Amino acid sequence: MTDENGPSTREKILVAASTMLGEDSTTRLSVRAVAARAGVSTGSLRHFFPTQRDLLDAVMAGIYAVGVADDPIRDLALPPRERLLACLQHLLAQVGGEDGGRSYWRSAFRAYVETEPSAESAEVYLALEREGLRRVEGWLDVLANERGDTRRDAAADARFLTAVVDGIAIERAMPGAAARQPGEVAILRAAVAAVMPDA
Amino acid sequence: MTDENGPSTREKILVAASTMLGEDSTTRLSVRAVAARAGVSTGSLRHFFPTQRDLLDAVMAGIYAVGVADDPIRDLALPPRERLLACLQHLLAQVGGEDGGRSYWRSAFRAYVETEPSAESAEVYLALEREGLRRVEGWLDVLANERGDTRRDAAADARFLTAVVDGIAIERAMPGAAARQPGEVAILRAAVAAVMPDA
DNA sequence: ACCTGAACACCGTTCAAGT
DNA sequence: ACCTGAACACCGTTCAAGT
Repeated sequence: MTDENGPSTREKILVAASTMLGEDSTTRLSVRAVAARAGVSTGSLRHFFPTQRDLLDAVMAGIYAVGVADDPIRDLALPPRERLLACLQHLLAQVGGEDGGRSYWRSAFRAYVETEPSAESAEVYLALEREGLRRVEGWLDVLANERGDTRRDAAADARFLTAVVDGIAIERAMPGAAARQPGEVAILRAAVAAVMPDA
Repeated sequence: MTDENGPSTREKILVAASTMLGEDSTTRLSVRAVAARAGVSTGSLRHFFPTQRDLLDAVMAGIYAVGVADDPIRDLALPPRERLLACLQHLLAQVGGEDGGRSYWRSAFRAYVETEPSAESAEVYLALEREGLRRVEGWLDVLANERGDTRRDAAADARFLTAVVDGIAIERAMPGAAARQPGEVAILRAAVAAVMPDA
């Protein structure tokens, strides 16, 4: 419909905010700074995002939407346990990346913990959680099908593995992460072994 | 020396800040609010705590110092696994208490993740981490000594269990915690079983 | 050394006013 | 409906001035 028009004001604001976060994940994204970067007035920003939380929620949703790469579950010529380990490391890399996941947790914390999250904001998190559990269950199913094995509770195992990954991820954001890093693999191996007791 | 004097200005400020946090863990502890509550000027507050982070660090250190209750590792007539489980739940209750640990993580996040922590602030965290690992190792040693058992790597097991507890704790602070709560015990049992494979 | 309070440059939100 | 910019009540920090 409105095809030859440039980006809408709403889009300009979101692009500006995301760009600023990309340039410096430490920025506080103030109304005036974002509005100036987007080339709109503060009032206009407030028209589309009535509160600062609404703006951050929208930015968060955009960030989470990208970057779910494909699984290393099938294409590896590794023993089953090693493949699950690789997948978990892959998952961990997304949530606790280069800067030790500090930028990830900064965003997540602001959106969900600092103040009571809005209903839709909570919905975003829960959707992401379901998606993550579904992926882990998928890995467990693949491995269970390869060996026609005794049926384990894949949902429970997925919750367990997710808790371990979350634990390592939040520890990465805390002081002394570098010193803990060498021990991470051992933790993941223990978790994998707990879920795959045989071979 | 200064025995009959009332609390020092520094102490008045810390008491005021802690009290305010106790009354409402959601408060932002602004300079003016704390200073007014303590009955001192903002300038005076700044004299003892040159930056807001310095104030929060001092308050945090005070909060963490309290409330490490005694272990349920010995006094229970329960099987070993159940006792370790009880201890982990005990640990979890400290870090993810009534409000799902939101107030705990709020404080921890502000102190360690939101901005680069100061050297002494990081030291506080690392000391607390060592203390926690030492406790978990202590539990494992107690249980290992009861049965004269094959020597496991207690340090590695403690790191593993701590990661699981941290994972559950941070998930408690996220949306949908109530729905996840019934599954927590299963996760802890899986972790306990991984560390105590026999009986 | 300890303490005061004004001043500065910010912040999020509200709102009358324009188109 | 969309947009503006001033105004309000905050915020953390700085600093000349007092004792």
